[in-house]
Amino acid sequence: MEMVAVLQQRAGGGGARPAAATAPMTAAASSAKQEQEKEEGGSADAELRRGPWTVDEDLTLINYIAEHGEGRWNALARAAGLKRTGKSCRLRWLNYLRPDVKRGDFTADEQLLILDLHSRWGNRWSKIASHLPGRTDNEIKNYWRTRVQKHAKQLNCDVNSKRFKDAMRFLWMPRLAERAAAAHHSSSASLQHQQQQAIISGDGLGALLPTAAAAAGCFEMATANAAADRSPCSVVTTTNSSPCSSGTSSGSTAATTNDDDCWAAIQQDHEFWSAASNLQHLTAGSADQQLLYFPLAADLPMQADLSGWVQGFSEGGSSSPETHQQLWSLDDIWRMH
DNA sequence: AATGATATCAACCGCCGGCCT
DNA sequence: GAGGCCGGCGGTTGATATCAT
Repeated sequence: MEMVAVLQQRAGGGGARPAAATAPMTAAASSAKQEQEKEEGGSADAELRRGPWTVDEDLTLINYIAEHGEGRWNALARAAGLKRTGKSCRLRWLNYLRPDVKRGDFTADEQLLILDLHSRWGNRWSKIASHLPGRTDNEIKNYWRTRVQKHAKQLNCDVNSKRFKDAMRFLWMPRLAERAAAAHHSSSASLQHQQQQAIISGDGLGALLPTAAAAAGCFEMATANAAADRSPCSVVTTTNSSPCSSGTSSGSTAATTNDDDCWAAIQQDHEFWSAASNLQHLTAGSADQQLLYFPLAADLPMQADLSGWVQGFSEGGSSSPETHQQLWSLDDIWRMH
């Protein structure tokens, strides 16, 4: 496929994202802006273009990098004849034009990973992104700000509050894991076998990470590696191994997960609200009380308590949905103390 | 159909640290 | 060591699409 066609396709040719959201500035708007910049002219900065990239600019950048590779971005921008800052070129390349950049909605696996890593590292978007092959820090940042913070708002609590974090850990993440498992349950048995073997052996986790089971393995490794302060997912180096995350389409197949669906399910669950309230109540007590009433919500390292949940899920391997339900239901949370 | 609210995402901005002179 | 340049990072903004009324 020719590069122009690829760009046009990316610019709105069939992704889940609204066409204009990713499309380069229209010709009219672009020329209008250029006119404005001409009028502003004079300084060197005024010659620099800003705003959405055009297809021509994209092609120029792609072709130049294909021929010369990446380098010093300011020099690259000049050499390529782009009237852009080096920063702008770098951003465009890394966030959009790079061939391995993954488009489309986050899979349940990826969402799980984001939630988990963010709970440990906070807004270290670049660090988090380095563990989600093909995803950019910008994309993850946007996801967090739009989706996650929206849910916090719905719960009428701060995204950094313990209440929200508990709801995330014990309600949202299990739901995501459940859905991811359901998605992968329908994938090929051989792949599942490979994933399980990879997790058991610890080999090839990275290659197989974008799966619920692999995410579970990741959490387990988090526990194991916590003391050494090693990244649980630092072996993630390869891309697009997940059957539900492959390709550049919107990915809205049966294998993908919309976190809003998860959240809607949670909110529809009558138990949820009382659970969320109870979490706040129970975790507000002393450490001993927390352990007594709700051991997992006590002030333990994130990886420790979550790993318990996901580990059970992982050990279930290809267990039935009933098993998952048993693992994640609120009844069982209460039953644990 | 029109309009306002909300969601989404690409792109920009400012800051900071590393590197070079 | 000082100063400038550059790239990386996190926060923020603005344009557009979509939804609700």
